Amino acid sequence: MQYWLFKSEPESFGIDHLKRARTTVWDGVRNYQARNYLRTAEVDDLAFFYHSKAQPPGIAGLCRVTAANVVDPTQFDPDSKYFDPKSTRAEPRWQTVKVRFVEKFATYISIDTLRDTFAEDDLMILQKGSRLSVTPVNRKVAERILKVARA
DNA sequence: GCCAACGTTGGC
DNA sequence: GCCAACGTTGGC
Repeated sequence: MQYWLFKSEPESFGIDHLKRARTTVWDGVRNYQARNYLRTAEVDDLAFFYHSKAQPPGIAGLCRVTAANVVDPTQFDPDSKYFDPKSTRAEPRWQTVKVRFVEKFATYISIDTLRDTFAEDDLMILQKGSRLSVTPVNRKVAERILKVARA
């Protein structure tokens, strides 16, 4: 079982949206490095739900992967902002996962708290210039995040 | 295959 | 809204 951190802007889709929807296809990832991580995600992996462009940015909750290697349908939709004209149904470019809501944390973990708690090397999103929307989180770090979140 | 121009991300 | 740090595009 692997832990991840998924970023999303709560103004468009936040933890409360996921709670209401219960599940969602994590669509719209259009960065190859992030996609490559998504391709390695497996059912039952857990992902921290990070609110980017929030005030303050931070980890809002947790979700679980319920389907792996899901073809992102938005790549075929000309009306979607994630439409990719170079993608074909025979050879889709963008795979992702389906996730289910697990919990909204009792304690929202702001980026300041993350910086106070972890070193840059512990968490990829703390590294300068890091913009990846999907990043792996090692087990030890993940367990410390959970401890803070549930305190 | 280089690289300038352009577009995007996301903290501040 | 600014802008640093990336990532992508396309002419050459």
